[in-house]
Amino acid sequence: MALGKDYAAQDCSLARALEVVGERWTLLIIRDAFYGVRRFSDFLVHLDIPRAVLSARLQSLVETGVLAKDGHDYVLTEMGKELWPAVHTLARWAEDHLSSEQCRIFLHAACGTRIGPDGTCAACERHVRPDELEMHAGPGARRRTDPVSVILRSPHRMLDPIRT
Amino acid sequence: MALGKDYAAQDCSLARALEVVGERWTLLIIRDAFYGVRRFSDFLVHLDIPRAVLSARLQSLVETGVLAKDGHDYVLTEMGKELWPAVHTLARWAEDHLSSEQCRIFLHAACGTRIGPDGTCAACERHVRPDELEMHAGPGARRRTDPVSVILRSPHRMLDPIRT
DNA sequence: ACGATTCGGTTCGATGAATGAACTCCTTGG
DNA sequence: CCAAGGAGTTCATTCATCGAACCGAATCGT
Repeated sequence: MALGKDYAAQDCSLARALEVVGERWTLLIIRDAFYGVRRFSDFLVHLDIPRAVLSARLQSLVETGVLAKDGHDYVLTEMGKELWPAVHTLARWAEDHLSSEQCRIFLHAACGTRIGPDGTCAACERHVRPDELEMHAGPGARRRTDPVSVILRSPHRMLDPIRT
Repeated sequence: MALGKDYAAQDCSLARALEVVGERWTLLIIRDAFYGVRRFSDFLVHLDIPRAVLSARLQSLVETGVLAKDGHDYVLTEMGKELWPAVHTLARWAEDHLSSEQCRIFLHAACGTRIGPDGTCAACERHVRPDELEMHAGPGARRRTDPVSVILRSPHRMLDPIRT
């Protein structure tokens, strides 16, 4: 994966994780899958990624069981969905330390509270699953004009498939 | 970083995070820094990484403020230390889903309880900082023979500098 | 029924990064 | 003064990525 050949020599589960999700583009593909992107051409236009690379990454994610292929749709498996805490934690770190404006805000749909860095809803005092979250565009959302970005700027339940 | 040129076109804090820590080897370097590795040659022997790549990664991590250079030591900054939840969450995901045996176990030093996937100590019912954790070798620890691996197999307080 | 378009890829040449070996510079030790 | 180790840099080879072009199947319009 991401490590030259593979991180075979490493006694570490982190290395194994990186073999699966550590290559260039892979985590962004997974993020998009959480956002509801499912089709090849939607990933393509939203990520602005070379077709050959997208094809290779989707195949390897299906092979490792992070995504499943359902017709022409690529959907997160249970295992894939459990990457949400990792994805969210990393995104939150960047938001808090890289002085980037928020581009997307995640609210617990049931109560409207923004989830914390650790993925808990302060109001409900519990972890919320990604499908309990609603995405809203934040102030830092740039004006990307591709159809997927436009759709994602309106409030949207996470994991709900988008249709262009 | 990890994204060809950069993920400039992405309205996303995750993309920004990946520009800083998304390249090959980078997260493993950071993991080692949490383990107490500080010197160039120790990273080199423990990660089995090309010297040129290690040099480039360390420099860029210093530039972005994840590491600070203190003499010949590379140490995590506050910002770098706050990557611990992200690193741990990802490692836990792999442990839980990639059927890898545990190689390292993290215990809350104060009470001896293993921390959960979300980084909380079940006994103390709170988040624990990395410097409150003690590393122990797990059953999956392979018999790597480099001096750094040997030192890391004995119980060790996280972030405590190792000396070969 | 038929051509045009869209979708979901694959192929391929050019470019850029990763690899590993060799080399340099600096400091420490005897 | 010489030897050795640490911390890099340089460089030629190999490998991955990029982006444009191509291909085949399904759908649409007439």
